[in-house]
Amino acid sequence: MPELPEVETTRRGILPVLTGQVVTGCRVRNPRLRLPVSDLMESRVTGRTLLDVRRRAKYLLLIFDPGCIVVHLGMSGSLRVVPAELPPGPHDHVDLVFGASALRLRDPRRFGLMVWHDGDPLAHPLLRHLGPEPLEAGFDAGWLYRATRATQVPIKQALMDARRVVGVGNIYASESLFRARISPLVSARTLGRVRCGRLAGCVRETLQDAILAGGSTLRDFVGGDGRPGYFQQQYFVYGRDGQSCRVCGKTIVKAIIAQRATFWCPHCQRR
DNA sequence: CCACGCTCCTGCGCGC
DNA sequence: TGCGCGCAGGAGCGTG
Repeated sequence: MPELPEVETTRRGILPVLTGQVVTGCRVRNPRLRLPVSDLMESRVTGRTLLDVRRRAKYLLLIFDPGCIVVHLGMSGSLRVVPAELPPGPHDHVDLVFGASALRLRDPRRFGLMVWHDGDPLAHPLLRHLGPEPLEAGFDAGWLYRATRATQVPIKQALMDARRVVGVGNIYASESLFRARISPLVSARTLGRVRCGRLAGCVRETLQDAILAGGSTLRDFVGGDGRPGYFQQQYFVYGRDGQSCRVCGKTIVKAIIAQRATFWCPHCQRR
């Protein structure tokens, strides 16, 4: 599942290749995504010039003149630039055609979406109520401290709530808490400003490192430039229950928090 | 407002 | 070796 680093890597793959190109057509083979791809997509987008590729949370925003396409890759989606005539695979649901190239949306599980939106993408109902970006200045000790005063939930769950900060998925929630040496079980509101600041910094570092690594390895993720998989990122805790902590050697444990698999080192991470 | 559980879907890995 | 079950995951949405 693409987490934020994979989405950002996709953005960086697509941006230099397709910006300034004109859409010559749109092929929708299967509109049945999380939100249906509109019948009107082709007529809206054809003839328009792609001006920019932006990202908000895990949404990719294809900016036109005016209007935009909002894309979410869900858990199994990928966007690749391919030759327009390359035969589609079974889960290649949409092609946005730019002359001899196509931006191809593949999504086996169809949890993703691709919708046309007139006007400002940030005004779209899916984006309007999102919290701060983890890699931008608004996400800091003060914000995280204030955003966690009125909740009862464990910090791991709070980190994954897009009203507090966007783009922290299940893998990087566990990884960020390990770096911050905070137990995922801690009630969010018991964290003081100092630990909030440390955690905000560790979220930023964790995501930034993953972006630098080109996104963590996904079984079915391929970057926007079509180059296949990335090297396996070394996780500190995610998926490592029963194995020894890379820092202290003690055993990594797993528990389900808010229906999500959660991994941590009980020795390194304190309550 | 808040918290929780459900839901969409497919591929994979494990146990028998 | 084959089958089928359960899990994984993002995030919106309905309910209490």
